[in-house]
Amino acid sequence: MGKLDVEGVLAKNSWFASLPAELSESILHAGRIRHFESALIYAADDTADGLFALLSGQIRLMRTSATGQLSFLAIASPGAWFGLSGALDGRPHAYDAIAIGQTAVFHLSQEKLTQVIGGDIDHYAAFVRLLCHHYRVAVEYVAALRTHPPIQVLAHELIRMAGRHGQPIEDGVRIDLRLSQEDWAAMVGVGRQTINRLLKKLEEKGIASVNYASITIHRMDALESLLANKSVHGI
Amino acid sequence: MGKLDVEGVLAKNSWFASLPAELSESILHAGRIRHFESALIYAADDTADGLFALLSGQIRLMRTSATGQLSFLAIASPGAWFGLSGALDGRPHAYDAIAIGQTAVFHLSQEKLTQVIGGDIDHYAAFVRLLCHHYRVAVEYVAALRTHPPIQVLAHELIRMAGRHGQPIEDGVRIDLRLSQEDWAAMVGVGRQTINRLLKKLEEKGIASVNYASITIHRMDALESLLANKSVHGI
DNA sequence: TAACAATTGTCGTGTCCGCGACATTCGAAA
DNA sequence: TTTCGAATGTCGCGGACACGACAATTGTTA
Repeated sequence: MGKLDVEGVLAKNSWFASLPAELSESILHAGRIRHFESALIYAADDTADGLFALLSGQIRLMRTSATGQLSFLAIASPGAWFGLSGALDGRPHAYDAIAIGQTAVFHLSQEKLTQVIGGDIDHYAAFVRLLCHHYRVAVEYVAALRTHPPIQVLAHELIRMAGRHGQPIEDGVRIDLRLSQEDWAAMVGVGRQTINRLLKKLEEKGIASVNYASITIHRMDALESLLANKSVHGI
Repeated sequence: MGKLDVEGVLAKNSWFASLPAELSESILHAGRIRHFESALIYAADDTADGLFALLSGQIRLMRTSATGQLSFLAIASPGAWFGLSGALDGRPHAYDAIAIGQTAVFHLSQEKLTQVIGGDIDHYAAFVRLLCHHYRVAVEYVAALRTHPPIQVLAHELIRMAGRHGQPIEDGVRIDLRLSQEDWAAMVGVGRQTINRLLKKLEEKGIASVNYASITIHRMDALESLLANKSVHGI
């Protein structure tokens, strides 16, 4: 395993990249790298100890409902921060964080976070800006899930995924996470077979092609026009 | 219209009630009361100017999608704060806030908010705690919407509503906002006729009774057991 | 009180989704 | 390479929902 370019990975996150150098450097020095392999990083009920950023690998952010149903909130991609709300108010996390396969995360413990902020309200505000961003994303999701049919939610997820960890190749953008169709189903909130059918539809239209846990999007514009489509249901 | 007991209304909010007296009083002095009548208080795209709390009346927090579809995020009840994320990071709001009928709101402008915080990181942290709470609620919604069938989402909303502005009466808790079934439909994310049918089901089971824009819940426990029901679909 | 507008109740049709079942294909490990 | 478990492709059935339509009811306003 090659050495991790921590700073390089974190800089892919626009929030981190926008921090004043002084702050981002003190964060870099205060945090430490931890490795997980297919393990629970924290549970939704745990009291938070600091916040995390994903360096490499994959992390599922999900909730387990009382009835045992799982619901994905997001798949974290390298550079993404998580565990923020708990770190800022000292209450339990809002979701579980589960490492898939071998992952490396950057961990800023509660103690170090306090040190980094150092009583400086501007430093603190920087973290609050990130929380505000997460909040807006969550609100956006609520609205989208309530009003959009599954195909549009799927299109939305594909666009997000392509933007975050898609590799541009000759005939489109490739999303090669190790996500099974069951995973996609949990993300969109439908059954597995439905995802299968929706992906087939996208293939038939030449918008995307699916190849075992990797999806290549050929026509991003078509996906976006799917979102803007006035027809509430259908296709 | 009787004089508003601003402090009394705000104290109904557990966050506000938990503030140190010094802070809550300075908030009370810094904010001013504004009245709206069936008007837009702010749009999702507006840059925020401070934050708000509802004193009396009703406010819909909603998003308008690109295709013109409306999606409720919540119905604010007296004592509830909104517009927080914009106030904390100076970016556009996450949603529209629309007054329904005659409403009175408590407005803490950006300038006054800054004064109230006064560079004190503990004061600032108090507002962040509220944002964290809102974030958790939003995350909860995302998870619920993805995995729960409409009847459970409806039950969830009814429970929330009953807790926030239900009036206990002899045979249950009465929710008497001026919400049409179309409104409930937007909240749950289904069509109007479906809400009608679901409410009928609840009536048949003696769990609730519906009477033109007012809903009385007779058996709150039955609603809650609906949420815990393992059967993913059905009744 | 009368007239009107808005809300609610109830059809019916078509479509989509959940879910069980099973064959097929892929990928990892021996 | 062989073998086996996991993931995927595909049916079919039943149920739930969207949507249009229209009657019945309630609130509101003149």
